[in-house]
Amino acid sequence: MIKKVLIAEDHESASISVQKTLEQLGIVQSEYAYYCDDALLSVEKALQNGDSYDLLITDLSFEKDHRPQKTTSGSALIIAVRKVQPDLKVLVFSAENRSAVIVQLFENLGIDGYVRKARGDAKELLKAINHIDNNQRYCSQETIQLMKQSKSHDFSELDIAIISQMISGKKQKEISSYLKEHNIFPSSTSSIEKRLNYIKGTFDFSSNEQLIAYCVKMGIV
Amino acid sequence: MIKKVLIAEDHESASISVQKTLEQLGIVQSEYAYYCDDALLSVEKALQNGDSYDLLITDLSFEKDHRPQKTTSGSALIIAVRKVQPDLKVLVFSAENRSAVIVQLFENLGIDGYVRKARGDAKELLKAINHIDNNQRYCSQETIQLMKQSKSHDFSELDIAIISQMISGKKQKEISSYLKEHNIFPSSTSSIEKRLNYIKGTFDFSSNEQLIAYCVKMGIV
DNA sequence: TTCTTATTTACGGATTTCCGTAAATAAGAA
DNA sequence: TTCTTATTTACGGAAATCCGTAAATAAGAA
Repeated sequence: MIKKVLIAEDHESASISVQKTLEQLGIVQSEYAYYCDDALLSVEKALQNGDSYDLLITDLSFEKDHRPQKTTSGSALIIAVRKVQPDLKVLVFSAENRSAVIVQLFENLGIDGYVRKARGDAKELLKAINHIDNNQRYCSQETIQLMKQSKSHDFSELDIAIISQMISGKKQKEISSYLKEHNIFPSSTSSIEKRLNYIKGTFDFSSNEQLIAYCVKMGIV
Repeated sequence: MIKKVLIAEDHESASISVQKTLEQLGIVQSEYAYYCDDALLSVEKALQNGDSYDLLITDLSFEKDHRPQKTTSGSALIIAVRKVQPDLKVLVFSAENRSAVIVQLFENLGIDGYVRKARGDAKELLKAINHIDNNQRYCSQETIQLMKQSKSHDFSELDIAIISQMISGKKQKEISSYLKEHNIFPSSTSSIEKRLNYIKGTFDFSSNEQLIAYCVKMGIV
């Protein structure tokens, strides 16, 4: 039974809405944090006091401001809280709509639910919290749809390295050196070409520019 | 005196927060719309009934869904409502943080206030509405700061066309033909090169890949 | 070990882009 | 008009990428 909830969200307005939703569900013990570090601290404190949270509702992107932070993103926060309280349920509430990012949240971070900030998001929050309360994962139909069309080419560490280097303006020779330095193989310019060609082939892309645009749009890099 | 307010916002959660803020200000006559077309209709109807709105609070981006819409963005909505009720005050509430866009809202659309969805946005909404109630424009210190450092390169129709074509995998020759077909000048491959070099120069980019990544990330294309 | 197979690297020519310069064209002023 | 200036286009060599093939290396099986 979810009784105590922590909201990690930098947008005050979004936080207010989530609080109101919790009120509707009769959840009175809700705390909120505008910074990831504060959220992590709250989780740790509550745990020490034997009064731990049952659910963390968090955004993904937190904006930097004058206050320097150790934890600067929702993903990092989730990883951090999992270390101190592995059984804490996590519901992500974010505007993110890139399937690669959402898939990664479920698969790598093992979140319990995802609600996208969009039309009807408040109603969806209600549903999601109820699902999680019943120990079910929640993911809207729309989001499932989104994740399916995730033309799944697995971008390997190598692929990501190559593409990232291209995005920072490096040419093939420089990328080859970079790969050698970082012990990523294969690393020859020839292999880089091969790899790029292969990826472009699977997507039916004809230029690097096309590939880069896709990767950025999809949040792969 | 602001008594009647219309909220145009597709995110239910954001809309709820704005409504709550209005309640705090003692504004009880508030309506909300999840679609621009609905918002425009409300303004028209209220005007016909001699019970017009005093303030429109609107988001900028509205997501497309199954319901086809004529007006699909906050900017378009503002232009449309200004035609039917020019004296309606407009407060934009959006996550947009590109200075060029915000400047344009004040200069071209003559909005009365801008509040960015960020930390403390609810408190800012209060301030903004009070300012507007006193016939003052509102723009937060942070936003003014943002608009000043408007070092952003203005991407022209030509730039966007070139970059879009590159993203769809075209090479310079093909882009040149495309530009000629669509009567965009200059259109020679030489000019395309020049333009790309110029843009890359202003950003200190060394490859097209870098430029493409930037444009996609920034939502320029 | 040796043989087989798969992966990685090297190489060379075709294509494309890059970059500087020069020619052609357009625009504006006298 | 003519002269001046700015913009656009054309061109050519250098650099980088693309693409196919062949050589070298690594991995696995007998």
